[in-house]
Amino acid sequence: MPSLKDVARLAGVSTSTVSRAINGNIPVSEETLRRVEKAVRDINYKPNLVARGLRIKSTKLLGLVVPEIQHETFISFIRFTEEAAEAKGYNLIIGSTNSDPDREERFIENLIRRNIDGIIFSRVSDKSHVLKILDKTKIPVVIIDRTLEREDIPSVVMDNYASGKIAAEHLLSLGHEHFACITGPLDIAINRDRLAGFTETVHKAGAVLEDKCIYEGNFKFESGKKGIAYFLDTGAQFTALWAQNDYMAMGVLNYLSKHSIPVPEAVSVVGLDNIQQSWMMQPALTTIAQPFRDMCSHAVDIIIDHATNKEDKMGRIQIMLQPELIVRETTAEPPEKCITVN
Amino acid sequence: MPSLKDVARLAGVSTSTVSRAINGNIPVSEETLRRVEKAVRDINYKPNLVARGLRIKSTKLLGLVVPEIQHETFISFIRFTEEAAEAKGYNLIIGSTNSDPDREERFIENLIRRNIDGIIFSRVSDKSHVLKILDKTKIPVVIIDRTLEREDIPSVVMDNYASGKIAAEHLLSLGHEHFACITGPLDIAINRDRLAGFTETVHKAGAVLEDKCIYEGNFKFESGKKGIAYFLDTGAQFTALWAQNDYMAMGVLNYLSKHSIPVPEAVSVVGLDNIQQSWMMQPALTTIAQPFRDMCSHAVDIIIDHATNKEDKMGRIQIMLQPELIVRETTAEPPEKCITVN
DNA sequence: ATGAAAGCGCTAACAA
DNA sequence: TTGTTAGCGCTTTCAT
Repeated sequence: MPSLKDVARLAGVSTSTVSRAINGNIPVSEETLRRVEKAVRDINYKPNLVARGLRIKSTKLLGLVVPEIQHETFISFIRFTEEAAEAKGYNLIIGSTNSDPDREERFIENLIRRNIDGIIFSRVSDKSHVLKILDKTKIPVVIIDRTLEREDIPSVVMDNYASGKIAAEHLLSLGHEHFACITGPLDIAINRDRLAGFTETVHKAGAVLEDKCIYEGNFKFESGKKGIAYFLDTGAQFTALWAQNDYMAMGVLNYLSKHSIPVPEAVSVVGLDNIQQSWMMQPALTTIAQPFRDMCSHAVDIIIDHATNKEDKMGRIQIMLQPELIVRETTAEPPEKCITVN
Repeated sequence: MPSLKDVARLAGVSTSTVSRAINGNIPVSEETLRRVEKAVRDINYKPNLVARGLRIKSTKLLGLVVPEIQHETFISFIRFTEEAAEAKGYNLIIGSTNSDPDREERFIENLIRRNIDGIIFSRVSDKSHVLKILDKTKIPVVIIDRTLEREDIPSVVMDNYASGKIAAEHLLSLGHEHFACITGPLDIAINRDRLAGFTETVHKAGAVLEDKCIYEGNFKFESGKKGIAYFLDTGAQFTALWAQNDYMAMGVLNYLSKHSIPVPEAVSVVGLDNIQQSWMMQPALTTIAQPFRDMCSHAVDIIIDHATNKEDKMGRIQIMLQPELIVRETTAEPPEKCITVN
């Protein structure tokens, strides 16, 4: 691998001049610039990022922390963050914590030891060490898909209230009057926001969403099955159901299919996330797409801006993006009467 | 961030002694060792990996090249490679090439400039730059899920022939006699191996797999739909079908469901990969699981061994792991007569 | 505009 | 066993 020195020798200038010519921030004469550029081309020189990283403490490396990898939401985060990072000339180190705070801590420690330029957290848990990290080091941090109480931590989220509103509006517009909802964990603010958007819209329209028609799930497939089973067992009355993510919606559809309850003829089902399965299944799932691509590129921008501007205080950064309804085959006009199992 | 120097000062020894004490390869007296360890603990010192990386040219960083991220196979690679790497104290930089050789080249170039310890390629295309890289630099390389003509490149793959054999044997054991197969791209050796394992096993059993019952797909959902549509349109006769990946199998099931052809009553369907969707759908897909976790951990081991041993020649490394049949609901005894559409 | 020299934080050769 | 010194490849004063 050729080094700066090699270029300097070839161009007949000092290494500092080469450095200046390459980085282009400090003026260099026309003549030398050309000579350096030629030398660079001749030996195909590429600056070593480790050496540069050591010297200027910026490695063009971003860390992405996800709680797990085999989950479409986080896959999207990985994908779009990598995409955005690469477009800005950054590489991405990913770490899956498996929701284990110790693993998370080890990973973050590694990132710090690598002079990482910034860390993106996705949907951190409350047990996370983000705050500590942020306070101890000056590494820029941003959180996607979750808001934290502490307002000095930048975050970018979907407008979760709006997602509930959109789901409700779509179902209302089809004529539904009796609703049910399977939520994510309600200790997390964004899920309460989703539910609030849903219930308030339903109620404002004079429709009904009884308390026993709300089931708190955990975002997993099984939990969707359990939710719908619970509703049917307790004789809950509804014709339209919103599951706060697609995995749970799939669980609902799976259960209904097994019990020969036709969708959307007997019940309409709406999901959230727009995962791959949602359009591969039969019938294809009506759902709400999260603006993941935008969320990730905003997150990357926030980190890079912060790292570039070296602003210690960046004020409150809280970006909120809009979801989008995707109508497919699991929603239709309500049936004459609510479903029942017998 | 505390540095070696700080530790040295606190412990009252030189930086080189601290370095030795920490790395533990060169003997240090009991007394100093304790003093250093105490100092390290006191100021919570962690070696800076960038500096070390510059010095010893080993960064404890691995690169993983995937053609795309939103695909369960590659998600598995990312997941399990990250898992294996983290267990060995390595971090992972991932790069998605989107099957674009230029993007791939840029990514690899970055990795080289980062003194990366090794690169893992997953299912490289023939247009890939792997070979060039391997020849120009001495960076250890390994390929998962694909073999290359050049035998000096280590690879780890599933026994693809066996996967075809297993699929056939399972269906034969249920009593099927008329087979069909939707393959992946046949310019890729592993897919030909899969097909060979399938056809040879079928033929050896005296059962039939006509040429017109073989459809060359591209591993995508849509291609599964096209394949089954082609079979039905051309009046192909079969009661059992193997799709060489689960996405295509899902396409098949989707099409059959739309045309009210019951699975497994009318046709048995087997997939390959054991993706998440395969058990979330209704009926759940009988499929063959690839040993992805083992493949990835072997790949990581190969890289690390190579990097550690500094062996230039490692002989021919070609690891082959066994697939595993997972019986679920899409396979059963054959119907009286072959399916037809009307 | 350019060069000399120092230094980022670490390890390794050489002396002692 | 330990300290001194040099250097990995780069950037950045500080002179000129």
